This record gives sequence, C-alpha cells and structure tokens, in this order.
Amino acid sequence: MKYLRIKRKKDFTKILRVGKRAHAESLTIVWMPSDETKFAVCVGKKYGKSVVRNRIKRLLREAFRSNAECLAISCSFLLIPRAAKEYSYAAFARDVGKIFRREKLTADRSAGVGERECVLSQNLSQKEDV
RNA sequence: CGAGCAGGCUGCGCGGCCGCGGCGUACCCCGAGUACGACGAGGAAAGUCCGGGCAUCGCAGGGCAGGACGCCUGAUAACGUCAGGUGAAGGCGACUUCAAGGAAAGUGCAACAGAAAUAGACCGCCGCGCGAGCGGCAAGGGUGGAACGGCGAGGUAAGAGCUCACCGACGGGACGGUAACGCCCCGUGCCAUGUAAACCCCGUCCGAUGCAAGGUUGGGCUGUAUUCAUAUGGGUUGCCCGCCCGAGUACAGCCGCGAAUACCGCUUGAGCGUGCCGGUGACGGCACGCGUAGAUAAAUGACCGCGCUCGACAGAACCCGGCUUACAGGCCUGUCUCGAAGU
RNA sequence: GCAGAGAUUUCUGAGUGGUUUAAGGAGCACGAUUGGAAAUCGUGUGACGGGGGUGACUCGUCCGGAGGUUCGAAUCCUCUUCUCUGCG
Repeated sequence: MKYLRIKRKKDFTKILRVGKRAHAESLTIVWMPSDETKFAVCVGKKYGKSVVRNRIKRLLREAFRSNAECLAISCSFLLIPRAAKEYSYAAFARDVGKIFRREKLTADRSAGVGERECVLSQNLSQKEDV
C-alpha cells in the first residue's frame, strides 16, 4: 500500500493551523483527520548539509511506513524531527509508534500491532539489553 | 633496507528480505492501479572562481566608459586551463615553486629616522690660515627597505671610473633558436631608488542576462488601489546619441482539480572504452564496441547473516571543459634521487 | 538553483596604505553634586600571552581564518568559514 505525500503549501499551513501536536523525545507529529492517509517530512536547512538532511528524511519515511500499517483511521501527518547530533532509525520508529498508540490512532491494540511491529520491538529490547 | 621525488588507479564487498524514483512490457475493475524486468549520485556531484554550448533581449547601429588576462611556442569549441621550453628562486639530488610586459610616456605615494629620498654634506678626511673661517673630497662612520655599481690595485694633499683587471649594467654586432632567450666579440667609465596585487601605458579578448533563461496551455465576472497618457513616462546594455510604444502594474472575492500549477526545455554529449597510426607532449585521426540518473516538499534507506584493513570527504537539479577547496585508507608504476650495507 | 552584500574591543559603529588613531556613542567602575536617589559633570575602562617585591608598570600578538604583494596591510590580491538579502 502506498501513502500519498503532502506537497501543496496550502495543505501545510492548514495542518499547522488546525492539526493536533504530539511530542516525543526525537520528533514532533502534527496531525489531523482526512480522506486519505497522507504525510510529509519537514527538514529545513538548520539540520545540516544535504547529506545529513537526506538521511533524516529517509529514516523518517521508513519509520512512518513501518508503523503506518497499524493505523485505523486515515489522517494527514507532518513529521518534524528534533535537531540533534546523531539520528537513528530505532529512536524514530519507537517514537512514531509511541505517538500513534498514545493518540489512539491504531486499530484495536491486539489486532493492530502486526508481526512487523512485534519483531521491531523485540529487536529494540535486545539492543537495549546489550 | 631506509628516507624521498614524480605520475596514476581505487573510494567496503557478498547474500537474504521489506521499501523508493522514473522507464519498458503485460493485465484490468482504466486510476496519479497491479505484476514482472533491467537501470538508478561523485572524484570531488561542493565552492560558483573562469571558459564554452543552449535560450531570451538587443541585432541601422555609433561612441565613451567598464572588466579580464600578461615570458615564448603550441594544444583546444574556448579559457585565467593544459603541454613543451626560457628566465628567476629553493633543494646535496630526483625535482619543486613563480599574477614572470613596461618605472628614460606621464602623474601620484614613500610615515619615522637621517645632513640629504632623487637630492645633498652631519661627523669626518685633506690644503690654506694664529684663529674665526674659506676651499677641495665623498674613501670611512652613522640613518634607512632604498644613499648617483661591487671588489682589488695604481694614483692623489686627501680623494674620485681619474686609470687598470675581474664581475655587474647599458649600447651595437655576429652565430644558434619559429620565439622567449642563450652564447661570443666590440664599445661606453657608468647615466635618473622602490612601488604598476597605485593611477596608468602597450598588447590580446569581452553586447547583456541567466533553465527561477525561455516556450505552449493559461477561461469568465466583479471590486479596489496605483503609474502615465505626448513627455519631466515606459522599454531599449552602465552612460550618451539614436530607435520603438499606448496602455501597464498590484491586490481581493466567486465559478473552477489547479496557476509558486501542468507540459516542453530535460538529457546522445566537444560522450565512454579498446586497438592502431601521427606527435617529445597536451592532443589529433581512423576502426570496432557500448547505450549510461533525470527528480521537482525533490528517488539509494531499514533489518538480518558473513568477511576484512571496521569504511573518509560527501548527494546530480540545463549540459560540458577546467581551476580551487575537503578527504579514512588501500594499491600500482619508474633507465628516478640520496644514504647505508653487500658483491 | 542563480545573483549580490557583509564580518572591526562587552554592544553599536567610524576608519579604505604610514610610524600612537584601532575615532565617537552606549554599557561598566570610581569620584563630585544630594539627607538619599535620578539626572548632570569629571576621570578611567578591550582581549590573550610573557616579564615584573606578581606592586607601580612594561613588552609582544590580535580588525572572522590562512597565505601573498609592499620597506610597511584593518585597508590591495587569492583561497576559506560564517551571516544576511534579492530573483518564480
């Protein structure tokens, strides 16, 4: 399943004005309900050179994609990372999932958390143990 | 073996699985669908410092400004690049570095110090004189970044290219070289410091703007504001001459998928590889082969396994040729250099 | 992406080749004035490093950074870092 990108400036300003904000350690998500599930990543020049910005975008897109399968309702999302020295996929994926659950966007918890999510969380816990 | 010098190559690899970008093929319920397939960032993609292509404007143009470059010859589409030479400086050497034209075309500037800064005599030396002083000199001292060439001998009252040898400078000539220049001979006692990355002179070159260039499609209605309407306006290259123009611009609202949008420009190009030929070389010619990103809120990532030297700088945005800057390492080449040991 | 401008002491800001000129203002410190303050007036005040009974003081370096031209550079030239502006 594909997820649409938000491209128009009008949509960005609308979401930023109307949408609800949810904060986590590594990023902020602004969201509002819509007809289709759409998302965008906001990475300005303050995050670093083009290599660094591209890497943040890739990590965030992947983090969104792997978590979006659990979504119950269709919404528009803006993903805004927090400026830092190091950016890791594990932290982004964990926080995106955390926000989805906290905002009760996921489907019924037992059914909604798919195998992928379980594998992911297992890997995370393993790493933390090490 | 050690230390160097010069040149070149490379820039983690393999497999599994999920995902991304445009392209091709097939299918359908024809939509920014699904499946399969091959392809998908760099040596600097960077800085935007030069040179071109391409595009629009100007193309009846003319002039003035302005800018860039600067030993010679060649290469090239072109260059501020490259190659080969010349000269100077550095290194024991292999080699390296150099914005390397003109200061008797002219103008400006040269603080402080110093007697004096392109001109001259403070201390001094010598002669005359009892002395005050007068005259001669520029060797020595001192100042300075720079003081009418250096050094030795002769000469002299003391000195001075005053005379001579050598070196340097300038002028002329012969020879070699396409040339920069080299080398030799003759002459002139010698004649104006530095700065042109100060103005400038000489020679060569340059129209302006840049793909957000520019082209196609770009509907209708209403309202508001503003510039100008024959010149004191706008456009045309920075300016002047000359030439052209009657409307132009901005904002808000409604219908509308939408206008910072859609499509084109957008990737086959001075292209890459191999071999042969010409050339010291940059490079050129011929033959054969290859098909090689094209996004636009902007495509390469996540996870797992294995190996090792544990992975640097870093992401195409119209396209090429260069320069400059950043960079973990690894590899290769040489009639190359120096040192040590051995033969 | 393309085009352009700038960086001077704690802050703001002159200076555009000459030896002491790193102006001027703000801020800060001290003093005068006041019963006490404000305002006013006067004096002083950059950083770093070295030397000093570590006292008075004195020497050197520094104009974003690194090279070059020049006798001499904040100023001229080249490279570089950072900041800002304009262009649909």
